[in-house]
Amino acid sequence: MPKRGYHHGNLRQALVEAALKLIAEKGPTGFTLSEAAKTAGVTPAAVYRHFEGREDLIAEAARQGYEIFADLMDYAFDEGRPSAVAAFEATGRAYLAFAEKYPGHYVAMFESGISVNRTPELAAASARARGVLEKAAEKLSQHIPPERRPPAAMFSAHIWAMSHGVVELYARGAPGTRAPFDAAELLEAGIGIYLRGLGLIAPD
Amino acid sequence: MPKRGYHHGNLRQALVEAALKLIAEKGPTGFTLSEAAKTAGVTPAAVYRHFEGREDLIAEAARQGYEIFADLMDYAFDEGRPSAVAAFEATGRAYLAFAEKYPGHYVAMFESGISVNRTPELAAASARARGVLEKAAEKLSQHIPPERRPPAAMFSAHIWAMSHGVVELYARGAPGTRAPFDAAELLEAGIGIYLRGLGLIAPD
DNA sequence: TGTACATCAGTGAACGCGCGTTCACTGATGTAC
DNA sequence: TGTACATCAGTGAACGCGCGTTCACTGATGTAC
Repeated sequence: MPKRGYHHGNLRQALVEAALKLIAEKGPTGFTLSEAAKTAGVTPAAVYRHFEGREDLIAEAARQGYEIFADLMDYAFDEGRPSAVAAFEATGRAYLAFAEKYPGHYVAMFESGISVNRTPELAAASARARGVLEKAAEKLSQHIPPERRPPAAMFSAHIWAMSHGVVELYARGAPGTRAPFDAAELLEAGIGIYLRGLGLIAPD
Repeated sequence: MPKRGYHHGNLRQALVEAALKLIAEKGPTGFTLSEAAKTAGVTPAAVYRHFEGREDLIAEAARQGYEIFADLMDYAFDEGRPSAVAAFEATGRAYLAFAEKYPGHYVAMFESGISVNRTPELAAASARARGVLEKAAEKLSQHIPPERRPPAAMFSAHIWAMSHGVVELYARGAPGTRAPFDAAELLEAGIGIYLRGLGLIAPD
């Protein structure tokens, strides 16, 4: 859908995409509404036809991120096929792949400082994403003997935390470029050790 | 050291502390040099007697953070006493305590976007902190049978990643206030499971 | 102890800038007849 | 098919603001004699 003169066609989505590009390039700080408008080939004032303002635009970018994220995680887990453990590891890899492939979304979701409760739509998308991860953890936890089975929401949180930490500390070239490891290998090894700790992988 | 008229006394450190307070309150985005100057009771121009500019001030705040951080981690690990595992768990708790007690430092260190290589002093402080953590991991790893002992730097990175992830996702009241767990418990349980996966804690 | 003077940490005014936001407007689009 | 008109997505000028930074300055401090 090319620009066609006075009317843009789909300015709303074009603004979201401009915002994502700028957020990925310059961080949430560097992102300005004016520059997003300029990138989309439009006057800053035009933004207000589609969004309430700067924050609202970021919120929509984050919302779309959560939707993609939830879809990818769901697809990667694949109902626990071929095995619960393998599917869970695939989910970890997909997490990292998401962060790398959609850096603008990732930053809008986790580093922009906007509250997940800013709009009902954003809250719903975020809740759905968390639900997908917890469902995967739930399925996995059925392979743990009940008497030492931690709550699924808890180890879902562990994996999410480690994944997020790896992304922030080791998957970004940006600050200091301290990358002694390949992030994907690092996360995969970490999840492996963790699953062994849960008794889901044979100790040897 | 109270203000004494025209000359401040120790403006440099007062500015760092004002910056830390503002960063903790409003995030690295919300921090402005002008407001830090105002908080310290001084004209914005005065800042330039002590720092090259805004970024340089943040870098110094981060540097002080790394120094405190390294000291606390070193102290918590306590050369591996009373046992390597217990000391390592204590280090995890200390990590979280640092993030809670020094939020301005934490944000300046990990969320301000300034490169760890911005100044030699900052790079040195950051390297020292990483060294402390890796030394702890090294000591711990001696209790793992050599044939399945991962590199110490690697599982140091795992623990750091999980700790950082817990801080970012679960220890902040800020965005969305999604705190289904106490962050300290969550991290402690996570580290426990991970150490069990390494064979450092008995599987039952 | 007192005076002259160098040092230096602060002031305050000024700058140019880009920001987010508002407003009255205008030109393009699509629909009713 | 052609015309009138309502709708609405854009413009462009303007705003007030606070920012980071610069500059010539001034007042306090500390030292030499």
